[in-house]
Amino acid sequence: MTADKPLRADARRNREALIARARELFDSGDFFDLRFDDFAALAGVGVGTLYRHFPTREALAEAVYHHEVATLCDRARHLRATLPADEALATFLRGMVDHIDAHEGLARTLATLMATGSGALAEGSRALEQAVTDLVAAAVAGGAVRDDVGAGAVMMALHGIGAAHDRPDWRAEADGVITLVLDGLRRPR
Amino acid sequence: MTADKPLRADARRNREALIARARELFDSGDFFDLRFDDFAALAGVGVGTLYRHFPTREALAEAVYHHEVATLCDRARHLRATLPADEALATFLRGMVDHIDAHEGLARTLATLMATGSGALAEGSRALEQAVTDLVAAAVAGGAVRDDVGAGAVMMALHGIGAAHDRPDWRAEADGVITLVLDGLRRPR
DNA sequence: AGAAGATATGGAGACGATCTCCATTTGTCA
DNA sequence: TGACAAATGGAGATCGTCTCCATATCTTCT
Repeated sequence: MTADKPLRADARRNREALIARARELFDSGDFFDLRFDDFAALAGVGVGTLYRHFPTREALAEAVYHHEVATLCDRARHLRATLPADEALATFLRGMVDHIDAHEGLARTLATLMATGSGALAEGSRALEQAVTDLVAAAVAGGAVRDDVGAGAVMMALHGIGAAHDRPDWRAEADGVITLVLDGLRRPR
Repeated sequence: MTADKPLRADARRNREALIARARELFDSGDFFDLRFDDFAALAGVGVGTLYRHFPTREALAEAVYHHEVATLCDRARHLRATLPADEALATFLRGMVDHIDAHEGLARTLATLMATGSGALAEGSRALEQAVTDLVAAAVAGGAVRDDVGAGAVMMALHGIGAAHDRPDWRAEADGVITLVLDGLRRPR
């Protein structure tokens, strides 16, 4: 998919500086508050260079998002390998709340990006969704979880949690959503 | 809160024309695709007039959002008066999905607005949230619903549904979320 | 090492959208 | 109807985005 052309040494260096800076802004939630020109200066490159590497804000965001998703997917895989299916799912979802809580800025940035409909995040999101889908599928196979509600619904709920990070009582409400989802998923007997 | 100064006749007329146009764009989802200047022309007023009435895009959005929310709140009140508490809640939430489905553009617009963190919608949102809170409280009082998860969690889930309107399998997933929330809310015995 | 060719750079300036300002028009009230 | 206040509109200032290309930097070949 990514037909990497061999990149010149200085080019790679700049590209990486750009991503590193972007990651910081992503985390601090200032990703959208900074003029794109200034961002280039901040990373120590000219505007032209910035635009060549990342034609749009979204393209830049995508690059940062990638790492993030990879981490989360690893966690999902690890849980799936070490816990019973239903516990793995529960632990992962609870952990997501912790994660979002710990990276408020990042969550805000992502939510904005998604709502903007950029679509550039689609690939990264797909990976994350796949991880959740696997988790749910395993739990369904284990018999602890109903099979008439897909993983997509869980993703939506997660999205709602991430998008509402500015609510005064966020943490409690986020935990509440997870509780509802988890209890709702329990196979009705 | 709104200390309405008596508005001159032509001013009121323009203001209303502006809101009417905005509502159309809101519904068609083009609210963000149109240059603000052009929007003024479209509504048949000068840019200056537009800016005087609504200093920002968000201010304009707020005005439109108000009507929308009022409708939904009425529905909630009506359901609460005519159905048992738990059915009222269920019907309202299911109805929200229908409503969002029927007004895709509006949902997209709102989601974008919220994610952007404009905050201008806070007041309108509060009204909607109050309606949901009342619905949940009544259901809790009726004993059909657990009391350890607040209405805020339901709002988050709703938000997730609205924000993800571009998912290919949206309708089914949205219904899934509502199912999870409703089943999750049922008082565990 | 040094020259030729390929690749990448930076930032001036074109462009396009937002918003301000005030001379003019329109409504209101006595 | 005259006088005053309120509202208007659009020309142009302002500011962020993005393009373009003369210059600088890497790489490769001899």
